[in-house]
Amino acid sequence: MTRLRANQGAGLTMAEVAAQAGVSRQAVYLHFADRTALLMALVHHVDEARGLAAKLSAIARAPSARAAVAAMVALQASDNPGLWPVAQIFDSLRQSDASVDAVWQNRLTHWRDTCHAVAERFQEEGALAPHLSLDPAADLLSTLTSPRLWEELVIGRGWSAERYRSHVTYLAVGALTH
Amino acid sequence: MTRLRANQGAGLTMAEVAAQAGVSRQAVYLHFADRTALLMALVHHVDEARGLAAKLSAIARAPSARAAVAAMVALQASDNPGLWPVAQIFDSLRQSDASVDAVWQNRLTHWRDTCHAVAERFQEEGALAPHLSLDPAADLLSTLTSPRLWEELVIGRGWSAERYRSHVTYLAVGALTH
DNA sequence: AAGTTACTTTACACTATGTCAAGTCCCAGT
DNA sequence: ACTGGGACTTGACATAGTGTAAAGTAACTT
Repeated sequence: MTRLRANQGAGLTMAEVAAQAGVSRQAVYLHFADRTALLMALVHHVDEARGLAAKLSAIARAPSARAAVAAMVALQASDNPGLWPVAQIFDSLRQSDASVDAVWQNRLTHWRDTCHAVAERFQEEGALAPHLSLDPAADLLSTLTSPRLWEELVIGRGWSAERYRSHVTYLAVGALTH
Repeated sequence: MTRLRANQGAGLTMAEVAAQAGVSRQAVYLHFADRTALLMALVHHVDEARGLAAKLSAIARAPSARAAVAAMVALQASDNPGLWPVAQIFDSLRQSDASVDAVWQNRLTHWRDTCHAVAERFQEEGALAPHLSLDPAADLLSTLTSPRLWEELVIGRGWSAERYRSHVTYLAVGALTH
């Protein structure tokens, strides 16, 4: 199978995908049951290509809770520029396609679990803000480190990766510790 | 013209809109040039119906910067449940329709201006965090009070309006002052 | 009575998704 | 060398949604 390239993210049609892959429109349906299956395969592929699993385990092995947050934000800052076009398509398809939504939710859940583990480390270090319990802390952390917040600041407001990294790290650490 | 009702937000088709309005599909095109125009009118209508302008001026008249932030977060908490279905449609159409995007950007800009004014009040009160200048502060505030962040916590994580209100107010004030 | 307005029904063109069927090309196994 | 299967092709078709066009109707206005 020929390698796929993500287009600008807007109107990704099956015909376009086929053309980009240098193949007939029908050939695409020989590999993927439908558009949804294609998108799911794309996300899976992108994750593998970026070694997401390794990066997540690096977060788990960070020397401190603060360092873990810094690593999480840094991961967003480095990966989102390439991931964002795909995420765009997903986020819009999610509403009309239950299986896309399922994949999306699965990814979110995974990220939230990582956040929960980090919140636990704050608690173990006695640094968790007194007004926060674990679940709300994990929710806040996952929201502050979400691709959407990255998008709003970097794409929407033109922040540099470095400005995003430093401000959001500071913000997230502050949110969990004060 | 018969009153429109927003549907579940997913596949809002012109035929559905017409049916809900008790009118033929073609009649819709007598009032709105196309789907985009209909959506833009819908947003405008919803804004008016909710008295958005009045609420924004109330934020401007808040007794302190902190109170203004509290009012902004409270506005999100109270209005978003009704606004969200419309926002959903907009957010997904934005990618494929430049004029929807224009309306969307316009709204964002307006909100950002409000945030900028609040950031200035923090500065006047001498409460703005030393590492923040006005623009980044306004960007952070607008991001933390965005419908998306509300959605992630309230819709995505099941937070109550009250939990959202108190945590996010605390978070936003903290982000701007420490 | 005549015209305007707000619709109606019917029909069409266009685009995208997904299905179906028949045929081509090439490569591997026997 | 023959045969079968895999990967692809072209072409046709059904379906759903958007948007345009045309002709007709019913009610309200002047």
